[in-house]
Amino acid sequence: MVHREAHARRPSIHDVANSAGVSAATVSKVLQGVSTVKPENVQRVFDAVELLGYRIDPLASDLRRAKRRIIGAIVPEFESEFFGSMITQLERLAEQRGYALVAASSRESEAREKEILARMHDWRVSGVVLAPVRNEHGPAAGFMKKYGMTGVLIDRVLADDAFDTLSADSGSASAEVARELVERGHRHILVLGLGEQAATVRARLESFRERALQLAPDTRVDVILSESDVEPLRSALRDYFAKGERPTAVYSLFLRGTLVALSEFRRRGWHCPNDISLVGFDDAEWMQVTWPAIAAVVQPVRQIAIEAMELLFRRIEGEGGPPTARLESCKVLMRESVGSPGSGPHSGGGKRR
Amino acid sequence: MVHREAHARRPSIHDVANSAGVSAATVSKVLQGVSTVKPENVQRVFDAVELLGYRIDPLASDLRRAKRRIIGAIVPEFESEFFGSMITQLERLAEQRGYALVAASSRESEAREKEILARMHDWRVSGVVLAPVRNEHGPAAGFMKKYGMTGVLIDRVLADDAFDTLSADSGSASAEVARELVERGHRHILVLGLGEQAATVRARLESFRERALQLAPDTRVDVILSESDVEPLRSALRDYFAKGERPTAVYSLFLRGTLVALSEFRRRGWHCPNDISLVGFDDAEWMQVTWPAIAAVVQPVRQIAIEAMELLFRRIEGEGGPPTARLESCKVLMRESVGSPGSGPHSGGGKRR
DNA sequence: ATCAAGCGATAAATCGATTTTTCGCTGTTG
DNA sequence: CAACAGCGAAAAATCGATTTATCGCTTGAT
Repeated sequence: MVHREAHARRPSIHDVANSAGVSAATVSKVLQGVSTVKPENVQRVFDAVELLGYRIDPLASDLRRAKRRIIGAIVPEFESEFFGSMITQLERLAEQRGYALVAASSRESEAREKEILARMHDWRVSGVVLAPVRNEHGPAAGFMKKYGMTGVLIDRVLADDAFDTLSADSGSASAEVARELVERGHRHILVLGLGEQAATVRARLESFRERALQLAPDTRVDVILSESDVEPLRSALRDYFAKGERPTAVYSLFLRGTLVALSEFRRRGWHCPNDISLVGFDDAEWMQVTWPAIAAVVQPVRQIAIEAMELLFRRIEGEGGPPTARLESCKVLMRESVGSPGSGPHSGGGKRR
Repeated sequence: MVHREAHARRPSIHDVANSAGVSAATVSKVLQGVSTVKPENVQRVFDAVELLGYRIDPLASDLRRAKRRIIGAIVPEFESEFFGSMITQLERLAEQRGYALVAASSRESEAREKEILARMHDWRVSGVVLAPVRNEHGPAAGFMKKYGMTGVLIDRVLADDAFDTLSADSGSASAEVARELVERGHRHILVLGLGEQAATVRARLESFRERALQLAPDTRVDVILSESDVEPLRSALRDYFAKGERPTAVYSLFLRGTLVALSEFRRRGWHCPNDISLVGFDDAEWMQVTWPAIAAVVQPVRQIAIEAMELLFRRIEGEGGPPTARLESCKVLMRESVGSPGSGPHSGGGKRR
């Protein structure tokens, strides 16, 4: 029986108390840094902790405390770079403040989103960072409101009357994209979007259109919106091109739309930027290594995460005041997928093979 | 004071007991489906639960139980599709069995990996799914062994004497890639890998080389390994090409290496598959929409996740026996980035612009 | 010398469940 | 009719911490 002890029951605070010859209350105080303990006892406690390898059980600890040191995070998916690094950041920030982050994926389902929220409420999390599937008016936000949970809404949101919201300033970014395209001579631009995120998509669209028309009133902006799934978008796009529509540039308002656009270009044998230009909202690592590199709007993930946690902890600590609605600005990276119309006559593609 | 009650203290099991006119113990039994309760009381309890909107506090519940219904998952990063969907799957499977999944990112650091594990041990998780940064012999696995934690090791592992391991059968997949390349006439192939994952990388490399030489003994297989970071790999690759080396195909053993290869091809103006062929280990959504589409080895994420959870829960439920080491087979998708050497003479590139 | 205040520490209550023990009652059995 | 199971439910212990209440002792003021 040499190294059996490691597998045995972990020492509790009472074991430490016994070993140190003090009470459990004293141990608790020492470990929390309360100053009314005699230095001698402090030392004895630390020694006992060291000796036994004691570590606080956060579960038991949180049970008694007023606030549980757990933060929940809910995102529509884990598979994308955007939400992946969002979770990474949030985890880092929560940890920094001594909180555990519990992340969950709503898998793009509002029903599931609400269920997860209910489960987090069961866990009595101190706060939630919610990136809603659709927008700030979904059942999940309603649930949070109803039960007085504290939280912050991010990404697919604009403003809310109950929670702080935070997202990329996709409006300004879209206007900048419009400027870049119009200045390069594009006068017929197709915009791809997802309809279910009504408000945010409308904001991007309106900013884009406004700036485009302001710079060149004769610009034609076509729009294809798919309600929630991406496949309808694909077929709509296919039909659009089949009808003979020939925009000189495409601006996709979301990552998966960019992929759909690329794959439709493939089908028709079109190459960027000679046959058509492409800009996508949301950047990805691979976009800079393909040929051509894909122009994209880079979202300020880090800033959103930092600011979201900052706001959340202020509310957790009881700060009042009306909810704020912040936008963090994006960076627009014009890469090779964008050119000037006419440089490659937009005829039938597929000559290159 | 109309809808104030929602924000108030949540009802506890005692509130339910009072409301139903029974004891807390009875409520607990009813909620767990113990059959020794009179039907009448069962009904009263359910009514009270309904009336008060009671839900069990999992924290308090787990504190008393023998096993806490929490599973930990540790992956090197959240940003990639592979680990993103791995977490999605694991979450789904844990949920299915009534467990909560707590996911954490080691951010490619072994030190952090161990810290996270210690924290999970503090939480007394029932089990851990660990995707180690390096391999099965790191400090994290040592920690798990030392403290008798139950867990499963996945992805960058081959076999272990203490834990079940599970990974993609990258050896067979690599052999298949070798076959595909050699059969297309490639006789000079460069392999890119990460050295720190010693055993798994060696396995892939050896299978590849073996099959290549078996099919065509005159095949030349060059190897560039970078220890742990990706930037050294980039410069090593640059030097390699600068020296005048002209392999007709590149096989990257990991996703980021594929990106590095693509970006170096860009720099030199080389196009796949005319100037050089490329196959990457690990598939990604974008690889099928780019032009050319990138050939890749698809890992069986879903199967790995399912099998990992299956094994883990068997161990949690006390099943003994020696640790198993399973490999799940991959699919190799040959896409346009692979061609035959000579179809585009491998001279200085950049003619296309 | 008496009482109040202050200090440091312990005992006890608490968090919200589960699990074990105890208890009262009914129906059998010797 | 006393003793004994068996049943269903309540009471109490438990999990492992934190927090509150209490206590003994010293010090200072009256």
